[in-house]
Amino acid sequence: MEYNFKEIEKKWQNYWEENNSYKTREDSNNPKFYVLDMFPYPSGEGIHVGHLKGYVATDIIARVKRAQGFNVLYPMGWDAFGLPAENYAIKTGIHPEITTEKNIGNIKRQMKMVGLSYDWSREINTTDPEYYKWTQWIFLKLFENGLAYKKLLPINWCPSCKTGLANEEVVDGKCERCGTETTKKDIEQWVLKITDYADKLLEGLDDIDWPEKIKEMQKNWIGRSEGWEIKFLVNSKEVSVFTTRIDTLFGCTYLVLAPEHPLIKELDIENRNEVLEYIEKAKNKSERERISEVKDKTGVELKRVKAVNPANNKEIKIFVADYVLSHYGTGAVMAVPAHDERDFDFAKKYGIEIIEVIKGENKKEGAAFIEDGILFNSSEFDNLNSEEGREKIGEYLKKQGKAEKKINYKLRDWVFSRQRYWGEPIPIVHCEKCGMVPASESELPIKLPHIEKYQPTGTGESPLAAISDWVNVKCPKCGGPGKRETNTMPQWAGSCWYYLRYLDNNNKKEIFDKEKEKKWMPVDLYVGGAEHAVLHLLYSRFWHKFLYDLGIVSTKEPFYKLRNIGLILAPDGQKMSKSKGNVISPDQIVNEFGADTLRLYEMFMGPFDQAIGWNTQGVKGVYRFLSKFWDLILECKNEKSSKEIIAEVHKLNKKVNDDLIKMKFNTPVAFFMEFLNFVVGKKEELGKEEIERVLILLSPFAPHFCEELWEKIGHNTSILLEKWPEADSSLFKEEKVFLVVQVNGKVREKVEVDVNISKEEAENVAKENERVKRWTEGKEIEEVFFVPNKLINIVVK
RNA sequence: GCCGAGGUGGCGGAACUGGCAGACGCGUAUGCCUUAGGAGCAUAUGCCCUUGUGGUGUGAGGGUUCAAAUCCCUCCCUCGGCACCA
Repeated sequence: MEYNFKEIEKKWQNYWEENNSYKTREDSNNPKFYVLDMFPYPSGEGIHVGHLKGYVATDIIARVKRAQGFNVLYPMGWDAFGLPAENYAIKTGIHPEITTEKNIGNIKRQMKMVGLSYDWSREINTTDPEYYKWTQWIFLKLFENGLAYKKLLPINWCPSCKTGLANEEVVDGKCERCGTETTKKDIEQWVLKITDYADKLLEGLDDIDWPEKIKEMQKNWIGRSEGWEIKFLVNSKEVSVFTTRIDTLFGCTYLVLAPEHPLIKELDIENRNEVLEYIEKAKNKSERERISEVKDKTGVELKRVKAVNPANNKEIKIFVADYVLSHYGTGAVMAVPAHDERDFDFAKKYGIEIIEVIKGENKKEGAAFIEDGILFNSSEFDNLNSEEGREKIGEYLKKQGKAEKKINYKLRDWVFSRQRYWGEPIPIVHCEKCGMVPASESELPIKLPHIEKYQPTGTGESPLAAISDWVNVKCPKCGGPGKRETNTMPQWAGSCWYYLRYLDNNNKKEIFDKEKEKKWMPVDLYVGGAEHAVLHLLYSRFWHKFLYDLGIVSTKEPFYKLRNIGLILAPDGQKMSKSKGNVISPDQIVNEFGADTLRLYEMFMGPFDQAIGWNTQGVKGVYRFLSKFWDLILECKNEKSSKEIIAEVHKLNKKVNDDLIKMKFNTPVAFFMEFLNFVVGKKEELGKEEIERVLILLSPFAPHFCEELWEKIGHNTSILLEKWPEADSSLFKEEKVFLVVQVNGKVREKVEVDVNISKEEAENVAKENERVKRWTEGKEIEEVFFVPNKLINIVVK
């Protein structure tokens, strides 16, 4: 009988659906396991084989865990707010709700087509008012707790998407979504105080099992640095600077202010016009220009004004230069050209004095010495090392009220409002009398109104601002005239907490039931792409920690173990993209080879977390394996297997189990292939018990295939009900082993010997071996090394 | 520049704690089968040569060791991330 995957796959997909085979049980007392995929954006193109790689892996884990007796939560949903649906609506006039629904239908079909075992009764959709009601609810909590505030500030603005962006969404000075160069724009924005959680976000990283790479990226993004804030006197006014190198203070020969520094306006500068001109020029530079000019530093001296170095009361020059960032530290720095590369470049260019105050071993001429070392030219602090110097100089200035210890972060607060339509409305009413009034909980959800014109205005207002009967409302507090907030939340809002709603997705009264949260959290395994390292993965940790502080969730971290999916590249080695026309669709592969082949191939390609190019020839190899295996099973008529086969099956069992624990999926597939080759090579049949064991082991990888064979060998219940097998290692204890015989470290022979043979015995066997003798004859044996059951190395002179 | 991951046949990749490098798959070659083959089956397949009881081989060079893809040092390259953060 031929392996007719089309028929089989349809049959079992229907069976699973009819029998609710993948529904999570809430009444079970078995230990829980929560395995989660990063939920997709329902794009019009559906999912490609790259997305599936992660889903298939989690599906395998979910299936194995179920068979091992865990109560598994394995849900799926839709991260459906965002620009593509809105842009599509602008082009076609079709409402995002409609396209979203259609796209969800298509992707859901694809997911079912490959046999993913999601519990669809827990499906969520971030654009569903019943869902975003709770997104808004969390926003209100943030607002109540002072973590959401509105502020006028220069933000990143994408002229193409016509919306403001968060720092995390600007990559290389370009909009993360569309690649357009971003500009700065002063708009009143909603901002979330993620900076309040900087330390908690850092500390939490120690407790979770995440790839080192992602942890590092988050650490760097948060960018904590300890140092001192020092006050410099500038004509009777004070300027604070932040430094991590207070030990170099005696080498500070000038001060630099960022172009935006407020003090500049207050000073009596001789060359005022020149300075203002420079500031104007700096302001007009785009993000990209600033980045590209890193090497060539520019600035203007503020003439007639001087600062005083608090360490030695020397007068020093002051400059304005755009290499100092206004948004970090105090927007002003003490420049120590001898010990800072940037200051060195600048000082060289403008002929400023360079005073060395630190000496060390790796010092090079014509460059700044930036390492720690021993202080000199630093009066009473001479001969201290840098670390001591920092402490002593810091304390010395602190006593005079001129310095204070300070911690700075690179992390900025999260710009949270977008001037677009297709997002969650921010549940705030602006009232002339009462100011910003939050919606009351009973008003939620504040529904997104249906509109005809989706076009962004570009003025910094959302298209919602034009819907007057939606905008104009009564103030919830005083009943007077109020206006709704018309900005919407960013794409990331809904995904910040979706993993919590799966726990209780139909709850109409609360965000979720507390008991359910306690039962299921944290997520035990979270799988998705690394591109979200400082976006979703940081934002959701922030919200989670906030909810933890409110006592709403019981764990400090949402995702205990995280693993990244390596990209699947196109056959040409490039990233798959619609514009390049190199996208491989799962529909195509399933149609030609079947879902089980596709699943197996995606796992077999290579290490899970590595980027690998697609190769349709390789798919055929996996298909051949399934076909041969199919034939083999159906040909077997014997009740019992030989001892050898039994041993091989248990070995396979052990290897598969060992590697699955390590999240290795490519090697188990190879083991199944090796096993098949072994059996075929032996020209022996498999007994029933061994067939069953192998089918159960293979079933998470190729579920339809195994269900069908399970039935064909005489079962009338699903293979899903079978318990996951553990290997019995006593069954594959070898009596004989091949011992590698080396002479001077080179393999010269392999001899079959009894297991656990002693060194002496092995030595005798080896020495008497004809082939070995040819290499040892007439030579003096110096030493013999013996690794039990593996190797013997005879060292001769 | 800094941080992270990596470099093994023609290709994707295996290799536990240092102990037979190249599992498994693709591709290729030869043969069989076939009206036919982009199907199936069998065999071979790291490289080199004088085809042997041979040499050599895991980015390059050095080191430790009886033994190194694996450990140490120096360097090169690729990918990903960050990037004037004082």
